Amino acid sequence: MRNAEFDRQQVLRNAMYAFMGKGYSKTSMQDLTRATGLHPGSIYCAFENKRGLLLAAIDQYHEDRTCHLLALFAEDVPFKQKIQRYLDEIVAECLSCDVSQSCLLVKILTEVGEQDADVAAKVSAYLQQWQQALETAFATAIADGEIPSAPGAQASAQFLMMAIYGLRTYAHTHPHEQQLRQLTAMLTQQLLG
Amino acid sequence: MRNAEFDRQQVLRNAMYAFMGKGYSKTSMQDLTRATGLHPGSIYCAFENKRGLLLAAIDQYHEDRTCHLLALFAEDVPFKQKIQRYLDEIVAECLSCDVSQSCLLVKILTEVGEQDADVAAKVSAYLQQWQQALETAFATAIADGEIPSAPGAQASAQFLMMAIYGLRTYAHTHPHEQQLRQLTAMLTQQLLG
DNA sequence: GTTATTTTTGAACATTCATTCAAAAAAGAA
DNA sequence: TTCTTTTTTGAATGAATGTTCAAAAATAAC
Repeated sequence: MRNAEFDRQQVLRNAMYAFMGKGYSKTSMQDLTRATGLHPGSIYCAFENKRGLLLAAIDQYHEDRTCHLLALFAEDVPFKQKIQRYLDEIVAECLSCDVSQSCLLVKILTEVGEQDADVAAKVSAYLQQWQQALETAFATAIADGEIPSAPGAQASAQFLMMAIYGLRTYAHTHPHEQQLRQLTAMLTQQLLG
Repeated sequence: MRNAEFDRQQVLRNAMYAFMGKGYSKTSMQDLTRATGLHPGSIYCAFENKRGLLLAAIDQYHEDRTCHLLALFAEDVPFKQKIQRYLDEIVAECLSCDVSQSCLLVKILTEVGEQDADVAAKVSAYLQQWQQALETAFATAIADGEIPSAPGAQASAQFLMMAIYGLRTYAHTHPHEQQLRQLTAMLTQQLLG
């Protein structure tokens, strides 16, 4: 027997940054060997192929972001502040100059979603999971009287997801903090009363 | 002298459908020769290279969609109905099974925007042009008293563009008419009072 | 009708790609 | 240590890619 030398999480995080930067097709195996420090044979030994590395990177991305989201909403601050902070973080990401500008799940979904049903299903399920977490948060906020009952937890979570997708795309053409803040302000006004 | 045999608009529309379906990278020259009916040499003679064909297809797409948008907003119906119809069309596109599900400009912007500054600039300018048209329409609607003055023409146009981006992405994970209609209903309620 | 210019054709090109493979290295099991 | 199994290495492979090119065809101008 022999164990792998590399740190799997580290490798997956490097791979996901590579995929976020160039997308799946344009990220070559050469890019991936450079980003991960692994030779082609090691990648194929550990992840089967390039697509397998993508799938594993998606899993890691989802795990990392889910932890972050749950931690944020577990904090002991008013619900409105949680949403506000969440949107602030997204705006900051959109404005950052590194590759984290875009969400890996959405990037992959729009790029290869139509051609690879398995990838699309996995990514869709993960996004739906986040939407469900937001819906639960909205529901408890409504039950606690922190926000008005209209338009409801489900509708609010749906709309928030849609708006986040839109915000990230909008930032591609208008990477200006002022405009993005104006958009999130309109959004919070609608969802938080 | 000799004129080209093919119908340039027809070729560009076929090319843009090909690009919309698979994106830029995954659309091979073989796909393009099949879609356009042109041999490689003809494509290079007329458009210089694959990227040139993309740029020409983007121009054609923008021209087609701009004509459609202006015609819709030139109709003699209340402003609210124009917005409603516009969103209805987008929802219908999102639900259609052919490749027109996605907007070519947004698809290309998110795929190659970070790597090709010229393409990004062209696409961004075209999207901004559409946003400007919407803003003008909102402004006259406010001036005519058709909608309340808040939140203002510029903010409304920005938010609408963002929401359309988001709606198209959201449709990738939830291609269900009911949910999309719920989202557009929340949107029109906010923007049209 | 002849010439000049351009497009069309489709095979050929060089390059890049994801993938494979056999040998070498490493580590757990005996 | 010795054996066995797995990972690592990095060159090799074949397929697919975007692009080029020279000959052929076609049109416009004269």
